[in-house]
Amino acid sequence: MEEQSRGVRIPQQERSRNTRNRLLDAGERLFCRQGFHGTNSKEIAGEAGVAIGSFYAYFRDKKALFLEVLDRYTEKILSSIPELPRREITRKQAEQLLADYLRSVIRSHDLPELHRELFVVMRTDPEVEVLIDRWQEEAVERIYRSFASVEPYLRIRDKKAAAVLLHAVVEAVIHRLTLYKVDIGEERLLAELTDMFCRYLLIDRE
Amino acid sequence: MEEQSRGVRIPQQERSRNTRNRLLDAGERLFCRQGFHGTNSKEIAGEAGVAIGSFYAYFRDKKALFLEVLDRYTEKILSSIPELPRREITRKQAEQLLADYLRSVIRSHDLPELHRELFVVMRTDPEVEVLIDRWQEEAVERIYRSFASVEPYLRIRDKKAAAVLLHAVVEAVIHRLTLYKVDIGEERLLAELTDMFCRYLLIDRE
Amino acid sequence: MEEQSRGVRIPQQERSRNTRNRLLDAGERLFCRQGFHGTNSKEIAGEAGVAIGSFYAYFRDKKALFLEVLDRYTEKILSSIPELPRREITRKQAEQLLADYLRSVIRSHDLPELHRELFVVMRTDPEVEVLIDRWQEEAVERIYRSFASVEPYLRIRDKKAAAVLLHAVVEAVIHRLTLYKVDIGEERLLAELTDMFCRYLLIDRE
Amino acid sequence: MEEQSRGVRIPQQERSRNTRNRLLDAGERLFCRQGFHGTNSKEIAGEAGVAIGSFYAYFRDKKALFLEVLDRYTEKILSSIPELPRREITRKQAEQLLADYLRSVIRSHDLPELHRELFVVMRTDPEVEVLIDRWQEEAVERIYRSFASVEPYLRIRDKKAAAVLLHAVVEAVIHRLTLYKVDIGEERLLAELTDMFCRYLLIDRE
DNA sequence: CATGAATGAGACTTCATTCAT
DNA sequence: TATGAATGAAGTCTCATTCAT
Repeated sequence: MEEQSRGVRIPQQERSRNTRNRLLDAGERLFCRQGFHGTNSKEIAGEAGVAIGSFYAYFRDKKALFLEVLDRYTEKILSSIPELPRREITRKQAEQLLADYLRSVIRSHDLPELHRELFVVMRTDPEVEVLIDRWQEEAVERIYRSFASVEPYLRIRDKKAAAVLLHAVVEAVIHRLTLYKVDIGEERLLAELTDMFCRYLLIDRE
Repeated sequence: MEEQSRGVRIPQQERSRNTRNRLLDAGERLFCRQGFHGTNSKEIAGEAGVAIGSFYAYFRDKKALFLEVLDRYTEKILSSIPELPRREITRKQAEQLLADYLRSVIRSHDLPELHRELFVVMRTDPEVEVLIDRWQEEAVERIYRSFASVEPYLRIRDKKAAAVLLHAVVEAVIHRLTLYKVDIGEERLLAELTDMFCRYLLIDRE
Repeated sequence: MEEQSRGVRIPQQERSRNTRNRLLDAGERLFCRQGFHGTNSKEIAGEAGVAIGSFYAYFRDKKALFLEVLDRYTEKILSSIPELPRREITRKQAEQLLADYLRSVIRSHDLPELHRELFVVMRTDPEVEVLIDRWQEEAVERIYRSFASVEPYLRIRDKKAAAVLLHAVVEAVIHRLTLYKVDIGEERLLAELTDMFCRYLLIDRE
Repeated sequence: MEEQSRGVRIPQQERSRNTRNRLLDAGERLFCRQGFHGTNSKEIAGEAGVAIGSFYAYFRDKKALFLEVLDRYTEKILSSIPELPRREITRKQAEQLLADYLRSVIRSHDLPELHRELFVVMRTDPEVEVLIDRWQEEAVERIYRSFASVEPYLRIRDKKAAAVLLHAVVEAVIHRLTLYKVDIGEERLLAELTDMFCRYLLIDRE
């Protein structure tokens, strides 16, 4: 009964939770299409099919919604990174594992515009920075852990630096594939990427 | 680039050209510090030490100034990419060439915040997109041409895709080194990057 | 005072009457703390421990509640003004009567912030104005009637004007004592006030 | 040349100073008519005949303008309180002096609605409070100093408390005369007030 | 050429009130 | 009766841009 009269609504009914999610979805959609700065709160409310008042009932301001969209997104991306198996494999299999892995990670970034908005455009904002840095660390950590699966064939020494590098490169390729008009097809780029990583990470002979 | 229409002034005198450049410098500085959306035209004028009226005497609008800053920047970056020598070299020298090359390119990106603002934040804008895509092509083209210097030792097949990939990766590493709080030092990351590129691009044995 | 129109609920049950009073109390409390304009209806409902819907079940709008709080308050103030005795008294007693009277009236204004909100802030509103003017007349009338008790010692001619003046002065002193940071203590100010009134109202010698 | 791009405009041209004053006048007028809370910034700009942008060029927000109106007003009121002569006078003259004094002070409050808005309605605001308290002290101090002129005939002991009392009373009478529908004419009330003050302040016999 | 005052569209946000459950 | 989600008018404020001097 006691509601924060000057605060953000804490959903108590099913309807409420729905509206909240519709707003998040609408925000995500519009941030993709028009960017954060090109989208205003009224538009988001409109896209969600609710009145502007409802927007501010659920989110302190546009940035608060943004942060939640960012949070949802990082959650989704992280959960889509496959955990690699630990069982014994051949060198050939290691290569295949790597290829599959890359393909799967890249496929999970289905909203590159969102990626740009969430991870780059708002980087200047301190609150956003915290979230992103936390996510970066987690992502790098996962890559680092993944090395265990191909341990016997690993040629690199500085595994930590390699993890950071790989993460950066994967993101870069994703950007390239999606944000820029690259005349190179996805397959060709992915093939080169896989080749590069194999050569870099794995020893030559079995 | 030089606006002809709507009474935008075409600088004729020395003083005038100075004001124009001061505005460009001011814009660049503020875009770095506060981002494009966080900077208003009055601030730019103020930073340049001129009245707001002068701003609009030299630039049609804020975006026009932005485009020129972008243009200046791409010009500078491109010109900093060294043209590699064509003379005969050993495999060892090829490796060193690559290492030097990477280092030099990365060093030339001295304003990562600017890079982000110029290349990412405004990506949604069609005019900006055209400029960036043109620059991308040029940069990739240069990388492609650079392959000639190490031709004898090249192991890659799809040189076009490789050029795109390399360009993406270099940019990614630059971002990583500068925009994110990476606990890995620059040297370690650069070492890995060089290693990766050598393994990827060059054949093993002499 | 009891609204009949527009489906405003006329409390019939005990529980209902309670909710109504809780809302009035909550409104009074919050008007004191934050002023009328600084308090919103949701806060009032929250402070009363009911949902906003209930607020509008009992009061047509925020002002309706305000008017009732005002009404309750004037009722309380008026009833706290003592009716003076009519029996014969000495000059000395008259003086004492006056002193007691003043003290009692001033003590009854225990919520100066409320006083300000109710009587001053909303003065521009015509409905409020009517209520206040009615109350003013009543208060002045009571003071006028009180003169009867000290009639034999009265030196003033224009008793009507005197009543208005006294009422104004008492209110002013109350404000001073409570709303402003006055370095003079209550006792000193009250002593002077009593002295002033005695000299003004009563003849000198017995 | 260096203008606070994110600040308040500091008038440098004559035109500018004019606009600023027009806004202050407009604010004063509207606060009188409709009260602070009943007036919005657009209205003030409209009344001043300028665009809303100009309003915010000169004043951080509505309250900033309010504070300046308050400041102007207190300045005006204070300067209208006459400094009493120090030369020797008769008891009769002292009485006359007091009467004139009161009349003059009361006449200077030509905008009672403004008085209410400035001094009472916004009392809750800390910044306003500071200004008002400072003014109160100054006003009381002036009254205190004025006692010197009638020193030989003064009967009061606690001159400090008397000054506070007198100030409160004068303000109260002003309010009464102007804000409330009092059926008593100004002259009658003023006559009683003068009588009260004479009896209270001055000794009886010459 | 330079200045800076003025403009006003439009973004952000609050809150009194209604209404479906 | 009670609840609290939803509404949208209206207010606050910013800033890109124009224009008179």
